[in-house]
Amino acid sequence: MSEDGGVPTRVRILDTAERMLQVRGYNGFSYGDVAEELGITRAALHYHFKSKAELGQALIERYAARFSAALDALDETAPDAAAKLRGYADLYLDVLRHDLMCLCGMLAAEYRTLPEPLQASVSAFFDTNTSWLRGVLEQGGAEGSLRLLGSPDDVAAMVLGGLEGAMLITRLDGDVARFSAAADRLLNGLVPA
Amino acid sequence: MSEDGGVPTRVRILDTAERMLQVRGYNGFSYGDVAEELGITRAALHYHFKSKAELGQALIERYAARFSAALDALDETAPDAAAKLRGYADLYLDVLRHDLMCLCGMLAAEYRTLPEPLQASVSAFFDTNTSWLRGVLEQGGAEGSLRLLGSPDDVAAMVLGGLEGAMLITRLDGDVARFSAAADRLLNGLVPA
DNA sequence: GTCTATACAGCGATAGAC
DNA sequence: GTCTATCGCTGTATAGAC
Repeated sequence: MSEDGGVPTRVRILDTAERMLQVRGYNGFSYGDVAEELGITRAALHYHFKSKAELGQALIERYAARFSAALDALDETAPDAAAKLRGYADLYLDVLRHDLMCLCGMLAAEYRTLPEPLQASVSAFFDTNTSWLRGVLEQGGAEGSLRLLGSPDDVAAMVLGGLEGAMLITRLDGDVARFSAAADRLLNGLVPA
Repeated sequence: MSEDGGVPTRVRILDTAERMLQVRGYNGFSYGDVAEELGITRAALHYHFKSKAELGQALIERYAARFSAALDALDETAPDAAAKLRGYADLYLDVLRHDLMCLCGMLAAEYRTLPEPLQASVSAFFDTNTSWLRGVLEQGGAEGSLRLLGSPDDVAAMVLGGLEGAMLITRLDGDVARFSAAADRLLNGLVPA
């Protein structure tokens, strides 16, 4: 009686490793940890991902693709730039509600210890986010739903950094309400009085 | 000819390990790394700090003490709450200029993998910072040098998280000017128009 | 205070049977 | 696709000589 619920082993590995990476970091979990939780051996793991770096690469790519899809959805459904920003902050809130750190935020901390390809993928994730934010901020300035008081680049850096950092600190005591309040305060500074 | 410049080995160990911790994280450096850089053996290291956890504890305590002293200095020299906040952001800027992450911000990412005593010390560091910030924000509200638009607790969380997060992301590409601009934008939102 | 030597567990990874 | 077995290396930590 396999307990995989019809889910391919490759996906079960990704799910388990993803959670471990978001909780403990890249240097804080091992093939042994993942294999044990799945009830398979390390050798079986190496069949699906021949190295830990390759597994890490697949994790970033899946995470980034999901995030991109969420940004696309916001572009289609949010009525204005201010609503897009709220939706963006809610993406972070969802992750935090699962008691997890942003996968790429975690990798950002460990950046200097990562294999080069992973470094490039992490950087690309944040470049994508920054570009999207910059576009939203420019749109908000143009349509009047936002008031920037700074260059779109700088404000985008503030929003992205602010959300990642609030996540990082909130995870120490799990006070999600405080994260939510801090994020609101951050974004309220961008809404016309 | 010892190259210690009169600096006790214990301090040289702390200095080297501190830098490695701020660059690579607690799980990203080893006794072997530190010993090699200092030209001593791992066994000698164990004489000064009998376990890695004890070394980590000493690192947090020294870092927290330094930070506290810097906050005391700000309390004595800054003319008003707004100036204290600028000085606070400059503390982060100084760390970033050395291409380092905040030691406790790094440990916050790895929090779930840390020995319990280290977790407690990291939490205490952020509690101290949050308390100080709350005091400054309340002072600023009272004297009129700041306009909060939110509870001191929530604004303190926003400032602390914003600075830690901006640091985390900035370290990917080393764009210190962007950090500085984002921090300015963050604090400018607290200055009366 | 630092060394050599060693213990022992864990790591990522591979070969080859089934 | 998963297993057993094994490799070589690194990790933290300890004992005892100097």
